[in-house]
Amino acid sequence: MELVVQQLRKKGYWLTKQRKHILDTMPSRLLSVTEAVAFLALRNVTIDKVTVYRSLDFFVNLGIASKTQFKDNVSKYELLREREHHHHVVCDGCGSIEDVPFDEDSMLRYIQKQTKFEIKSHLLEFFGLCTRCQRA
Amino acid sequence: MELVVQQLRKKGYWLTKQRKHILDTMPSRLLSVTEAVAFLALRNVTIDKVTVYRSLDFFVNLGIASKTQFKDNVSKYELLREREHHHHVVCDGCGSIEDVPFDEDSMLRYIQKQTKFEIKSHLLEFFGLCTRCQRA
DNA sequence: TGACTTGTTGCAACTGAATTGCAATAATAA
DNA sequence: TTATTATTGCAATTCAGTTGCAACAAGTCA
Repeated sequence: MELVVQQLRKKGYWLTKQRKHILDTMPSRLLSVTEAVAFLALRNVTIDKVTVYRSLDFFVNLGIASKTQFKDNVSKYELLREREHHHHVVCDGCGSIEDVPFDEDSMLRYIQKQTKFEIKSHLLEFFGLCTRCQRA
Repeated sequence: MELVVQQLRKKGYWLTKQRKHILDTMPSRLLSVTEAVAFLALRNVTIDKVTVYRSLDFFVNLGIASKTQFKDNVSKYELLREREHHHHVVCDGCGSIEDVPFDEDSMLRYIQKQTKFEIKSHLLEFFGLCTRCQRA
């Protein structure tokens, strides 16, 4: 938290009550903005959805949150905290989501060499059936 | 085309004028539905956007088109024709999109083993700067 | 402490992608 | 040609995400 505050101040930004609440209250898992607003509301933290959008995008820019697209065209955000970059498997059956650590360095090097693009980011998500839904 | 018709008939579906127009007219590159409607309109093919949505989703189910999400939460469709499964690099600067052939078998095997999920599909797109935008 | 600057919030209104209901239409089989 | 039914197109709707702007509040400096 201290580090985050330092990062903010250095760039002339503020650690507002709302941003602090989001950092303190949001869980370390993927949440759409709508879900995040509801999650916070259940814990008596009322923050306008616009502010949640702006705060999370702000955190993404600081590098302390990630934003990912899924098949339903809804962005999901995730506070990274001490966790490292990772991807997800989404169950088409029940919607459950699990983390997948995946070493993508060699893949990125390959793509960079193939395309001559300077790769800045990527989208990598998997969809299928979890063990339970495979049996069902 | 013949094969497509056979596939359709076998399942009780029809090759309508609209579906035929889309197959005949749409280019082999990623297009949002809005773009597709405009593209067709320029070629004097007027098809309602709802029908374009339904037709393209229909083609995806038949396996002759693909549907991909990008950072703007807009789905883009692509007729596969004789081309094989592939991914894309999107330039954050100018928006240009290039294909990237990438052998993902080993990656999928790894993910499948790690997660015990039965992987059905995946989302893999790259973002960065194309050679021209790197200089700009 | 109090005034000042300016980044931030919240509300309302808006945009635009995607979906739904339904009556009219058209592709196919008999 | 007729009957069947998949499909189309329109209007209305839903919902994620954005924008404009006045009010507010975090931080700064005297």
